[in-house]
Amino acid sequence: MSEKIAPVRVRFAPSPTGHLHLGSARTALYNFLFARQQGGQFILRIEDTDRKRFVPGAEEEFYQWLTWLGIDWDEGPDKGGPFGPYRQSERKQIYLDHASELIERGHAYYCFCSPERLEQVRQAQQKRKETPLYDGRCRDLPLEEAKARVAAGERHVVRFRTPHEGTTTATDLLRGDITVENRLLDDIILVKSDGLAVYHLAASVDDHLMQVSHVIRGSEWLPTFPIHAMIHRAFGWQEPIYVHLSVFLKPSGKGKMSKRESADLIKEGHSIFIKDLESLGYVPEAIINWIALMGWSYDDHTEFFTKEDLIEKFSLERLNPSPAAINFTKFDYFNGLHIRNLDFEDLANRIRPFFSKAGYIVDDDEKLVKIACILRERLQGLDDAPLMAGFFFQEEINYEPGKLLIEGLSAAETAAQARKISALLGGLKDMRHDSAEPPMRVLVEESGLKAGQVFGMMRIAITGQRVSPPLFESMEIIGKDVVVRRMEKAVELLESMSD
RNA sequence: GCCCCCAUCGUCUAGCGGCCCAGGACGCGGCCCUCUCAAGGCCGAAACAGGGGUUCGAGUCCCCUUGGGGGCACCA
Repeated sequence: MSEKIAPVRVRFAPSPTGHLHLGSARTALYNFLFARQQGGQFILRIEDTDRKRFVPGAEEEFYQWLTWLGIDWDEGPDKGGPFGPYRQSERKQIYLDHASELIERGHAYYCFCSPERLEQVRQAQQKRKETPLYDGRCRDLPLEEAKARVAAGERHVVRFRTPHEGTTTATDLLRGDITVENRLLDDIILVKSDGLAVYHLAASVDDHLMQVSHVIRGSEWLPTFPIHAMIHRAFGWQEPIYVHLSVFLKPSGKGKMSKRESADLIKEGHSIFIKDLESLGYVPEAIINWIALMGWSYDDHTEFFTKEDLIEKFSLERLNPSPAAINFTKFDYFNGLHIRNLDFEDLANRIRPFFSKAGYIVDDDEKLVKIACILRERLQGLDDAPLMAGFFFQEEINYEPGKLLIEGLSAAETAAQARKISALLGGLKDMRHDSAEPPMRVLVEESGLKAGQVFGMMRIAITGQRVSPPLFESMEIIGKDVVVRRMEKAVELLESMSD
C-alpha cells in the first residue's frame, strides 16, 4: 500500500580546476541543506576526468573551505563510503564497461575521426551557418569492423548514438518539461581517446551507481540535461530528479563576473572566492545566509537564518530559476547581523587574529571579551576590530594635539577643563563606567559646556580617535592608571599650546 | 548564427486569477534615540519591460517582440 520512498541522496561534484566560489558554494549548500533536512546523504564527488585542467591542491582546498562554511559530507574521497571510489579518475574502468554496454545495446559506437577532420567539418558547417554537429561518418560502421580496428590499436573515441528524429523531453523540477529536437543534438563523445570518460557519461553513470536521487547543479547543464536523461534511458535506468540552479551575475546584473572583475573586487574588500572571505572579515554564518537567499526564499519577511534554520526551512520548491546579481552591500549587512548574533566569547576569539595581524599583542582574554562586548554592535566585518579598538593595546597613543581643543574654547580654557577632569578621574576609587560617568556628568553640567564637547575632547585624549566605542566603557577597560595618565598628557599638550 | 532558460523597486525577493492603486529586505533620504560611531525605532522616494490575446477580472495564464543569461569542445 504505502509507496517506498527512495532515500534522498544528493551530491556536490566539483572539478578540481580552481577555487570554491560563491556559485559553487551555494550549489554545495543547497545540496547539503536538502540532505540534512531529509535525513539523506550528501556526497562529495571529485570530477577530475580532465587531466589538462587539473589543479593540484584544488581538491584539498574544497575540503578546507566547505568545512569552514559549516558544510560537511557523508561520503567522499577523504571519507570513503559504500559507493566509492569518489574520484572519477579512479573510476575509469567503470565508465569503460558502461560505454561497452551502450555499444552492445546499439546506443553508442566507436568513432575513429581525427580531431583535425572534426575541426574541418565544424568550420565548414559554420560557414554554411549550420549547427555544428558530428557528421556521422563512423556512426554506421559495422560493429565487428570497428571492434577489429580498436583491437588493432587504432586511436578512437566512443560516441553516443543520438536519434535523428523526434524530440526528447526531460523534466527540470523548477522549469517543468524541457523538450529538445533530437536532430539538433550531437552525437556527443562519451569516452575520449585517452580512455577517460567525458562529463556526460561519468556523471550519469555515477549518479546512477551512487543512487543519487536529486541532481542539484548549476544551470550551465540545462541545455545538455536531456542528453543525460537519454543516457539513463539507454541503460534502462530511472533518471534522478533534476534541479538546475540559476547563475550569479555581477553586481550590475549585466553578465557574469569576469576573471578581471573578480580580481579587482578584493580591492574593495569583497571577493567571490570563499578562500578570501575569512581574512576579509566575513563570518561563515553570514556567507551561508546570504548565498542561500540568492535564488531561494522562505516567505515574504524572514531573512535572518542560521544554518539550523536553513536546514529546517529549505525547500526545492521555493528555489528561483532566474539569474541573480550579486549584492555585496547586502552581504556586509548580513555580516553585521551575524556578528551581532555571536556571543561575546565567540566574538572575542574571532577578532583575536585580526588584532594579531595588525601587530597587537593580545594576552588578556578577559580584556578581549570586554572589548568584544562594546565592539559587537558596531562591527560590520571582523577586520574592523583593530581599526576601531587598536588603542586598547597601545602603550602610547598619538594624535594631533589640536584635535583636543573644544570648539569655541581657547587652548588655556580647554586645558583648564582637562585638568578638572584629570583630577576628578584621579580621585575616583575605580574606573568602572557606571561610577565614572555620573560625576563626569555633574562636571559637564557645572562647566556650562555640552556633553558632546567635553566627551569629544576626552575621547581624543584617551583613545586618540574622533570616533570610538562608548567612552566610559572604553575607559573601564583601559583602566584608571592609564586613563589618568593619558588625561595628564592631554593637559600638558594643551598647556604647551596655550603658551 | 542555432538551441535552451529567465523577466516585479537600483539589487535580492513575496506574489502561484479577485486579499495588490503590488508586500519585505539591502541601499538611499528624513526624523527619533544619543558622549562620537554604530546598533535600534519610525517615516519616505523607488518596480509588475513592451504589445497582443484568454477571462466578468491578469503582476499572476497563452503568444509575439525586446532585453538578459546559459549552451553549441576528445572542458566540466
